Amino acid sequence: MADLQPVRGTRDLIGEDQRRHQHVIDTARRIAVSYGFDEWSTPVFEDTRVFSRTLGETSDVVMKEMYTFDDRGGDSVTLRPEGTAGVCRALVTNGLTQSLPQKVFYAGPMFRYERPQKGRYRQFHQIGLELIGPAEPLADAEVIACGWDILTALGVAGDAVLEINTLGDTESRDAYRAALVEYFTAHKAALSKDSLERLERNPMRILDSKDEGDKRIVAGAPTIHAHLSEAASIFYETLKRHLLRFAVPFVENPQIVRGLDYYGHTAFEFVTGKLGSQGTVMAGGRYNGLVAEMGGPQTPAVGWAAGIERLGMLLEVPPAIAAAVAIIPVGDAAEGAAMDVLQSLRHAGQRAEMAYRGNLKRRLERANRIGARAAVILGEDDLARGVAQVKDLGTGSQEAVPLGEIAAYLSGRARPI
RNA sequence: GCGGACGUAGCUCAGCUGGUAGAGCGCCAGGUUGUGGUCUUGGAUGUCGCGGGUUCGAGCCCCGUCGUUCGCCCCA
Repeated sequence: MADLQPVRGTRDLIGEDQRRHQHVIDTARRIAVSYGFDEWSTPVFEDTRVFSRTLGETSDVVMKEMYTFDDRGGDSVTLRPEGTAGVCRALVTNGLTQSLPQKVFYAGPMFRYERPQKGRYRQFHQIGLELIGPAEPLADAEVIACGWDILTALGVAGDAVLEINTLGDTESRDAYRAALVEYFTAHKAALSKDSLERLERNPMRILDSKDEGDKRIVAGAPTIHAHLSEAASIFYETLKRHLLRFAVPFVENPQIVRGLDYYGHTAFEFVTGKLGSQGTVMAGGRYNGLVAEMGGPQTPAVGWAAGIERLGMLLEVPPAIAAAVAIIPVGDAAEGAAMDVLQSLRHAGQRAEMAYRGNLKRRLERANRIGARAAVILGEDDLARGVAQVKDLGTGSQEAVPLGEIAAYLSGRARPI
């Protein structure tokens, strides 16, 4: 066993892992583009204030889970724990608050210092969407529909359920929080120890407690709907109507909550039962207050993020790599011609490989091992006639093909081999 | 930060109440010096995660530690 191991919570993406990862990104990007989203890449580390300004006061735990350090110049920087803050910072610093709406897609690594679990790493990867500018519920519906289409294209939508809720506007939420505190205080004796702490710190979190006793109490808790202002209620009803129109199936889950104050109105999660307790595969909501907290003007926005590792684990069939053509010269004199064929195939867009050494048997074995669909065998007597043997490794049949026609032969037939 | 399970060959794992390591797959070579997949013969490979302890003797028992994993907490 090697002395040097990857740092706890990090891992290498190699072979099938990498292909799953890349397939998730490629699929999401393609569909996001069809919705008009444009890809942004923002730095993986930012001035610590980019995150502390929006997250810092609300929960001190958040600070403990961030990778924060002083750089050589003495500035505090932080590896980004999520994507939205950086996008909002970039929006403001690039003056794009003057050019709304902005429809942003991103993909990349995020960092959180926490205990690794299934599909949950210290360096993990997310894809995400941010639709910044529109205040209309149609924007929420588009963002959700795009997420749904991505899950569908990945083949994981069948396992996932979209759960939606509204957090209302500020007045609605304040009224609701007060009602919750009143209700749970009345049931204080039956609450779990964890939830008693939540009651002090973050009462809405009791709603998604995993404790069985808590769940019974939560079942009788008031929902936000009685406390919604008329505007908030209309917003939510309109969103649901739009989702029906987009044919995105959903269930309402009044227990979905968000910890931070800049969230309001829409909150949603795509949940699967296939990943143990880490069942949320895509989560998002409306955050009308965040851009302002980043120093920009009051700007409505809605978005989601999804863990690439978790989505990759849900892919039923691992993405395949292109089948190769193996070029096999027999004898030193054939090597030059083999190199010509090799490049002609590559330049025609095919995956072509040539082993550097070994006899014919060994090279055919290797061709088999890399999953080659065909082998081009160049012997000296064939070369003298200007041909090579092209062997279909599936059927074993073999045919002499003029050297100049090999690329066309391998790609141009009705049933390419 | 807390709790359970697990660390043995490149991979998946076996290894009895303690007697100084095994299988399958893979890999390498031959049977077959210009024809792969199947078959067959042979071969290489381990600080048994690491450190300490008990013992005549530890892969096995004890303590510690690191890591993995499943949960809890948290979840921006």
